[in-house]
Amino acid sequence: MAGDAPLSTSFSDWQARGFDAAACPVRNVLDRIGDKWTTLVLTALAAKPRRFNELHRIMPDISKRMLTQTLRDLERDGLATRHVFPTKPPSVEYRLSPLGQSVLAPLGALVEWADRNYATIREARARFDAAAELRSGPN
Amino acid sequence: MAGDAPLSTSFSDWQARGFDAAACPVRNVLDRIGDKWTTLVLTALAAKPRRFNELHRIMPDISKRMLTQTLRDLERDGLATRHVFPTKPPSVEYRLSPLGQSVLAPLGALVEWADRNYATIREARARFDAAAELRSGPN
DNA sequence: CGGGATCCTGCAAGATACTG
DNA sequence: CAGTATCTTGCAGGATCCCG
Repeated sequence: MAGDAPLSTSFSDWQARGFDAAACPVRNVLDRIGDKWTTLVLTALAAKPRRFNELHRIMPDISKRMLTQTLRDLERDGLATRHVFPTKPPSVEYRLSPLGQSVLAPLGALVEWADRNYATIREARARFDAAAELRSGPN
Repeated sequence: MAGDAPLSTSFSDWQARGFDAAACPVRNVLDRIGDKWTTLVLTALAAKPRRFNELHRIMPDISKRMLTQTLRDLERDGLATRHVFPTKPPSVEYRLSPLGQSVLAPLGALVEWADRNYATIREARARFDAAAELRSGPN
């Protein structure tokens, strides 16, 4: 598999240069991806631009506060843009920037991996938990 | 760009079937990737198997507690395996399972994206913050 | 060496209420 | 409609000590 070569080599590169986790680009960006909602919002915006409440309706289990914050972060990072239409009442549309669109491919690959291997992972978890229960509380 | 088609279509698929965030495979898996340390540990194990304190030495800013927990989670999900050698004192080696190795490619793609676009993102942030400061506190 | 057990703290994030 | 403001809490995660 060719995919892992870049990862391991880049790791030894970072190591060699003295690794600073706080300034690490990868951490910095992956922290966002790992955000509870970022990936979901990105995905929702992938299809087409959407308005605030439209997003909220699509993802009912995110609070307005968190949706606002997630969108702000995306805007701040230049992944999404915000367009206000001064209608009555006001409507605000969010859309992916070119940069935002460019992350869809790698992100999509990861999502696809997650989808394909979820069953396997669930089985692994079940086995692990069963084994752990035997060890600690075989009542 | 062909990469975003899968993402947006899979999103509408989820939508159509009634979307449950708690059971969402993607969330479930990406939560792990988003963990503070998971990606880093995965990357460290990509090159070769490593022992506990070896990992700790490589990543000094992770506490033993968190390293243990991260490794346990990886083991639980079937991404890594744990091998105990009953020497004196004991030594424990962690290595990626085939499943763990299979995530390196998509994860690597994302890491590469992060690396390539980090400068752009930093600039976007700086611009956004400067603009925000003008709006709120132009003293 | 490779952890487990415990204590403690800050901040992420939900709930609720208000506004232009 | 599209947010902000404030309060409150859970729990991730660091520090510390102990153990086989």
